[in-house]
Amino acid sequence: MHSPELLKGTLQTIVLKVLKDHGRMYGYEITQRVKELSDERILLTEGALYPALHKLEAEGILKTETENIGKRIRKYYTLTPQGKSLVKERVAELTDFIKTMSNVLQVKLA
Amino acid sequence: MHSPELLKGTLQTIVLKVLKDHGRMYGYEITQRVKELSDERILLTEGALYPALHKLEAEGILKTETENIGKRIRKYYTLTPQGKSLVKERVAELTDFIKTMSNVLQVKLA
DNA sequence: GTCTAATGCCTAAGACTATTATGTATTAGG
DNA sequence: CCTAATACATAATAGTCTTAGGCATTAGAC
Repeated sequence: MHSPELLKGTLQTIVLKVLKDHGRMYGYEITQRVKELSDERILLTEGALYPALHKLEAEGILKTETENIGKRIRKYYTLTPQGKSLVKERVAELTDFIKTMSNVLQVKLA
Repeated sequence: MHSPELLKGTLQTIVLKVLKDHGRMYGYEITQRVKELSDERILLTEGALYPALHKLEAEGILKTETENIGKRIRKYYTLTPQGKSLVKERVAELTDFIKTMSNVLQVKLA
């Protein structure tokens, strides 16, 4: 597990990117997918994820559909057109940041 | 300039790494060096840097010497032995984080 | 059959970090 | 002479996430 402070500011971008690649997803599914992609290193906490999803929805970046699976509820999130263009920006920004940090730290990413 | 939230949690590591590579440095010099290394993208603010330096000093990670250059004061910071081992940890941690993020975002770092 | 872990949603209080806004002072250059 | 750069520093505030709750369903182990 990574030092949590490093994650700050990256949550939105991670969520948007995963949604872009997988289309329609629900909250719990996102946490599991990120866990998998990061090899258990990024464990999104619910206290961070759900407020973030709600915020993105309120801003028109995501839209939702609720489904009942048995008696259990699932809330699916999808990128809106506005969301799709935001993903590109955010990913580009974080990519650039990663490259900058790599330079500063003189990291060799084999 | 990068979105400031991304920097959160990386400041200490950046400072420690720069100090490791350059030895004895003062605050203003650190901001300039990081600015240069990051191609103007990381501009450390004084409100973040000085408290961070003071904290690291209080923790025994850095030690200081004050010099007078004319009538102007310079406070030089150097890594303590404890600080040197911390740098390795922190850089390793941030490097690992960068790699993880690269995987999650499927970034190609040429 | 019961108990636990996993699934699935959510909010609120608090911690932590950095930004923004100041304040003080010296020095170089137009 | 005045401005930008150098050089230190602190305080109030904003923003993000962690921690700690709360509620409910379902699958699997014993």
